[in-house]
Amino acid sequence: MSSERISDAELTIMEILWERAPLTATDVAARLPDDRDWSLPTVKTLLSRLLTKAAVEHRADGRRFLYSPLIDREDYVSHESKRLVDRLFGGRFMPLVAHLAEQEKLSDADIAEIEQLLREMKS
Amino acid sequence: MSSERISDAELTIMEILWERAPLTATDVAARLPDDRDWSLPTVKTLLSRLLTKAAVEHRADGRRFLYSPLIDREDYVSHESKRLVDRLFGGRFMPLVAHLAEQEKLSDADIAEIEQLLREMKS
DNA sequence: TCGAATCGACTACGTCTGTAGTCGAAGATT
DNA sequence: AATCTTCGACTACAGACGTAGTCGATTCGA
Repeated sequence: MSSERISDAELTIMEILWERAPLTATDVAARLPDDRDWSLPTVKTLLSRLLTKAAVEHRADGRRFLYSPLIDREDYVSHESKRLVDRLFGGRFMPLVAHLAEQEKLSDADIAEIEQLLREMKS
Repeated sequence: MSSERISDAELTIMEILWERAPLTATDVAARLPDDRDWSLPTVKTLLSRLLTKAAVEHRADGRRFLYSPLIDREDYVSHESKRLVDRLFGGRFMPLVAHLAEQEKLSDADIAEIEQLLREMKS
């Protein structure tokens, strides 16, 4: 349920842990994407903030910690998607699709895929 | 182009100005949604921050200012949608739509509406 | 065994955000 | 003219965020 917001920088850490866990702080630092070249202290700060937010947990392994995500990526993605839809589209799904349609961000293949999805949902 | 981020509280102000502009600070305060019952100073602070972010402009009207949005709601919505999609869906829109479709309980009417929209897009 | 590397804890600090107060100037009221 | 009201400008301040440094303890390598 932990509804503390996860910041951009913290999300970078979560993505690493979602891809592979458990990891030590040093491991996490080693897996940072190229455009996020943070110092080890920075990574540790972010991990400890995620700990207090109950987004990750750690388990002692000798004298260091192994970190694992506590929240599910799916849940987080749902939450953030819903937040966007609420903030910008009055909570309705349709206007988002309409918006994407107007922006022509959907290829014909995308459209076909959505149609397929909708067909499945109807039954 | 002004790519300064607009915060949640600032967005509340923008929504009011998008609905109707130009407005004075007092007018804006009067139109706050019920769940955002801010003092007038708060509204003025937010307006002045939006000014420095070049998200709104003001024009003197006697001794007060009339505020108007400088950025388009459509542009903002696109920008934020893209941001979410980049952050969470690897830049692809389709997974977002699919995800929301799965989460939402779409009524048959909703589905029909979307299908209609998609049909129009294809041609 | 003794120094070097490493670990987590704690501290730091500038910026942004949410929220609001104070104040001097200008206009309105009596 | 004296006072009340209203306006924008400036100031405040706590919490979140991005980013990093210091330090005492531990362990590893020589």
